[in-house]
Amino acid sequence: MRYGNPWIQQRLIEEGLRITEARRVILGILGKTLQHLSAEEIYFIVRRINPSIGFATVYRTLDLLTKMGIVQKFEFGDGRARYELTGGMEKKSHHHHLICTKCRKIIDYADFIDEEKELINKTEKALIKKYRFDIKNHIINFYGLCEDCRKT
Amino acid sequence: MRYGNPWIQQRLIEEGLRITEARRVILGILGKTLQHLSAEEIYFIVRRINPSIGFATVYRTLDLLTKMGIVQKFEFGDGRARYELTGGMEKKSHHHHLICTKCRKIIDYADFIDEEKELINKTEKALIKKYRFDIKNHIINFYGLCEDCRKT
DNA sequence: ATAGATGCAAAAATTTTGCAAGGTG
DNA sequence: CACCTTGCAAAATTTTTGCATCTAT
Repeated sequence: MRYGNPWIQQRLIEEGLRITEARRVILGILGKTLQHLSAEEIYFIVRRINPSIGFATVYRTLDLLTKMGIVQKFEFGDGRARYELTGGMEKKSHHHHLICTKCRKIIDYADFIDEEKELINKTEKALIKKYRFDIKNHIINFYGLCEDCRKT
Repeated sequence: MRYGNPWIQQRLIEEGLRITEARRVILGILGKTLQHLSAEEIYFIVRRINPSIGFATVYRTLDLLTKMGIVQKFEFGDGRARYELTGGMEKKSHHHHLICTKCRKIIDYADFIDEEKELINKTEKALIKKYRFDIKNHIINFYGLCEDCRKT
């Protein structure tokens, strides 16, 4: 009950969902990491904290949180999804990705998004109006070869 | 040998790769469709054209073309990748996506990217300089609820 | 002729699901 | 106490791989 972002707890309660040990642990992990974790990676960390939590619960929790918009699911093309807390309410703020298609290195960048932000907002508004979508978030990924892989 | 984009053939030849029946058929399909096709969907169309082409070849071809930057692989979050020709050299031009997280509807939009383009180019250049990436392409996806799903 | 490409079927890897049992509000 | 959640293991899905054979160049 302690621990955890009150906003997220709020959201769970709103939906009649429960704040369980597994959810607390998983949210704790997502709130602390600076990386994009796969379900498996999250599961390994979960196990260290509470070995009685199962893999299926990790998947179900991530899925639930993703559908609620609390977590964002990324797929960078290696067939394994990664998960991150959506909001910028923790250490890590919103960022975009630079992905090497060869070695699969992923670089997060957030340095140019000041200019990007404005456009994204504008685009988002226009899309909302035109397509009547309720836009929750977005993904911007650039693909190419990283410095090392270019050389080869 | 006939059929097919000469530029793509060129690229294959450059890399010492061969222009095979399977590749011709698959490129033909990708060049004609206006949709994001999954490997399975592509395979079904392939079969109708030439039943002797196997599923594994479809995967291998898509993978090859993706690595060469000829095809772009998308993962919209349903655990099944989609593929599209990268270039705007065919009917369909570059576009971004609007994805409903509930019903999984995908809307392509290309109407606001005039303004977007400039920023994307600018960002791309900055990223290339800063991270020394050789950027080949990008993905921009907006996630949310579509008009129908909002109502519920 | 030779290196690349393919088909088939088996294997891998990731994610989902059914159901009885357990936990939360 | 009712209803949501979970664990476990089995199942479903998607994608990859080995290897003998075939085919472009």
